[in-house]
Amino acid sequence: MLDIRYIRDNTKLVQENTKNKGYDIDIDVLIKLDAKRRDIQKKSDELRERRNIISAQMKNGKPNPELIAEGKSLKTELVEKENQFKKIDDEYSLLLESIPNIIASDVPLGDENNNVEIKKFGDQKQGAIDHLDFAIRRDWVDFERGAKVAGAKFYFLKGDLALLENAIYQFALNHIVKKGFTFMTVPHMVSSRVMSGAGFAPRTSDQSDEYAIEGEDLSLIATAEIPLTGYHADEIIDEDDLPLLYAGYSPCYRKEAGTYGKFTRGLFRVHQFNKLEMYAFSLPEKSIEVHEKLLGIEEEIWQAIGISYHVVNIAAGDLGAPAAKKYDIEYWSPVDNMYRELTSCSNCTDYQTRNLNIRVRRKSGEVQILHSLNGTVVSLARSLVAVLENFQQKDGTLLVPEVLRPYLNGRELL
RNA sequence: GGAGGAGUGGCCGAGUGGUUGAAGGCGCUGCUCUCGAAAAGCAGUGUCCCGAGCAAUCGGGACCGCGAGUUCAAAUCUCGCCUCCUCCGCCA
Repeated sequence: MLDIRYIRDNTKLVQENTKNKGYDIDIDVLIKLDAKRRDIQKKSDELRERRNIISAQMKNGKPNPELIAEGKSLKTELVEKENQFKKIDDEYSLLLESIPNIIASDVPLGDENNNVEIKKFGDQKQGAIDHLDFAIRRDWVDFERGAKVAGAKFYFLKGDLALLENAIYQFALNHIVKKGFTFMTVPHMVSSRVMSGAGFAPRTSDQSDEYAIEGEDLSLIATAEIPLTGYHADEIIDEDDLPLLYAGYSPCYRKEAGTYGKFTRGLFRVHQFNKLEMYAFSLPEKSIEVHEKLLGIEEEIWQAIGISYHVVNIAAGDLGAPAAKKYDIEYWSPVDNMYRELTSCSNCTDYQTRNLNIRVRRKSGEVQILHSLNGTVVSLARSLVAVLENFQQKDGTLLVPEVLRPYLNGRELL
């Protein structure tokens, strides 16, 4: 969430930003709730002050009937104020939490059509067989039995393709560990507090992309970003310990409801896939720098594997609520003759960290909210699509990218 | 899953209804002493909210796992929940 004080001081800007991000929220409603909430809080505090005075007067002496009577009436008034406060506060919190993060100054406005290409790498290959047809021919993937076992958009990877996935993972993991990231495995379910704190819709609301566990305050994670965001909840971290660089590996579970249509074929959009994710906690003034670093690492991976891509600066209307700025790497698809999303990295500034109360103690002693960032190292199902499309051979074999061979017993062809 | 015990500040730990935001210790910071260090001594050392102030800061409120309740008054009593520890059961 945003800082209410910031919203009070920059109401117009926040209203405009909210609109730019595609949200229909009236900030004035929040401002009015805020004023009302503070007014009630002030009155409650005054009642408590009086209560404390009375209580202090009765500490030594014998009980005083008049003071006890006043205390009783104060109690009634206070209960009433507290009920009023609770009601307003619930409404206020809900609204405050729904306001999206402020976009960075260099984020293009508009929807996904306004994403700006900022870099390009590699030659755009032409002509290739659809990854699913190619893989099915080799008996490398089985969606039919996936559906039998779990339903549509579940799958089994088989044989060499499953081994290739593992090779990409191992290569990426080695790379990220060399970069100084601490590798972690993470809980695959999180509480609703962490889920919504990370900026994901909690529980089973219709819009939610997450699977909730019946009868428990738990949801399956859609990315390791979610548990990693919660990792330091309610902690104050020493300035000297920042940045904290983590890499989490996990399956990602997504309902993907309502996303049928383009690019849903095969492994590109599925209910479950494995992903290695970077996560960083940074000093506020360093997060822009860290963001560039995360992007750089993602580029190194795809350059090393040898996949043509471009980097886009995602437009405001296409950003998630927690992101201030997001870069996507889109690989070149010789099947669709266009760029398709492969990885993504976001600077969430202090949006997630304020939700989960993650702070830094500066050398000066000052305590402030720190910044969080996340980025894909490799999203495995999609990585397989990219490799299948770009490294397929005319004879139906698959050339193994050189950097992956050490993880496949040196094999050059699959 | 069952039985028992416990959850207090950065850490250890006192505290069973009112002068406790919280003793004492450790740690940390500053100062004194010293050529310097150690030791010793002195002082300081939580977070959040509201309000005032340019600011240092000041006034009020909240917080002793979380949430309810009893009471004029709750860290302290009652209930529910969560977590941890021990024992039993089960088990990769």
